[in-house]
Amino acid sequence: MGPTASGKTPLALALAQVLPAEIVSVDSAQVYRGMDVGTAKPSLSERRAAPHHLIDIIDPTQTYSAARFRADALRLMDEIAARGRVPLLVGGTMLYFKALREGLSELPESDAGVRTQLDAEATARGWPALHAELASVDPATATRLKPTDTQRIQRALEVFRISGKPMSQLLGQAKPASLPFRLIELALVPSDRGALHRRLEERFDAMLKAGLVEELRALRERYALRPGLPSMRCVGYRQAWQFLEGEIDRDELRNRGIFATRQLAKRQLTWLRATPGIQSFDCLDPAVAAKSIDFLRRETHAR
RNA sequence: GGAGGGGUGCCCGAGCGGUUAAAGGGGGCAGACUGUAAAUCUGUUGGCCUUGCGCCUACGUUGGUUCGAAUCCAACCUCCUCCA
Repeated sequence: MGPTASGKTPLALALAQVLPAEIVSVDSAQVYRGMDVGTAKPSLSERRAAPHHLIDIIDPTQTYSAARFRADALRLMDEIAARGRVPLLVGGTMLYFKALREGLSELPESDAGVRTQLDAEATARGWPALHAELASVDPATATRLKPTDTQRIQRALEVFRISGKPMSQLLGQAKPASLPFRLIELALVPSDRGALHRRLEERFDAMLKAGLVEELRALRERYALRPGLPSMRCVGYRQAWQFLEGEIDRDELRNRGIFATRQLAKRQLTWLRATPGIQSFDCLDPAVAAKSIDFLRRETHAR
């Protein structure tokens, strides 16, 4: 685990050199086919160096979820283990790690039709009205959510409309069986935030140079994309979309892309700090790979 | 050379005699997070501390008017627009 630009990909490849590992990507953006430059997807040659899973599995018009990730990851981990190999989960989508580690309650999956309906109602009546509606059917969740937290209000109403039950009730029920694997959790965390910021900046410049905008332009020709799609709200793509729409210039694209990347890294670090039981290593330490390998060797022999 | 308009906190930008450490936005920092999560939302953001309706520093610079100035006046520095 680690924030964006902390060096997860090179470390994973180094680990795969010394462990019989197959890599399972834990990344909500690398699932999209064709979104290569902006997601810093491992290159084809890197992917040949070790088996990679859960990369390029859906089109940018489609949606993925924490629940689908959990199901996909569990299936892959079983398959990899059956081959006598070690599943190496690598990524920065901390909610996915949490879903894997702790499981998810039995909630209805999202429904595009219901969401479209709720969006229309929100446009007509405003989100505060929908928050009030939620308060009448699920007061506990409405209290927990601010009237401004539109996305979670939408989800809570969606759950109620599909299941007829308040989300708070469903969340209160026991989660399904725990994980049939022992997790060894290792995080890459920068000892110097400023250094990570400089790295992010350089990497975003490199992405622009590598054709992020051109990649998006081509994707827009190939698929019926809309700015509200989860894929188009990914860091970099959202800003490149604004650039292609003429809303911002190249300079502003660069600024906003870097800001969004820093903010992403910050949220990832907040997750890591809030999660107990994770062994952290300084991603700026030149010896981070050797230290990580040592740690994993010790842990895997410890039981 | 002449006419006019600006210089505000890390950045942009409002304020135009007191209730202003200064609206709002950006950025930063901190936090939350159960099928959108690279999403979404919240708090905070001059310094100091005996954490108080506390002290200090602050609205280009210097001086002045005033009980009181980011706000009025003068000079200076500087940026921009227009005329020549």
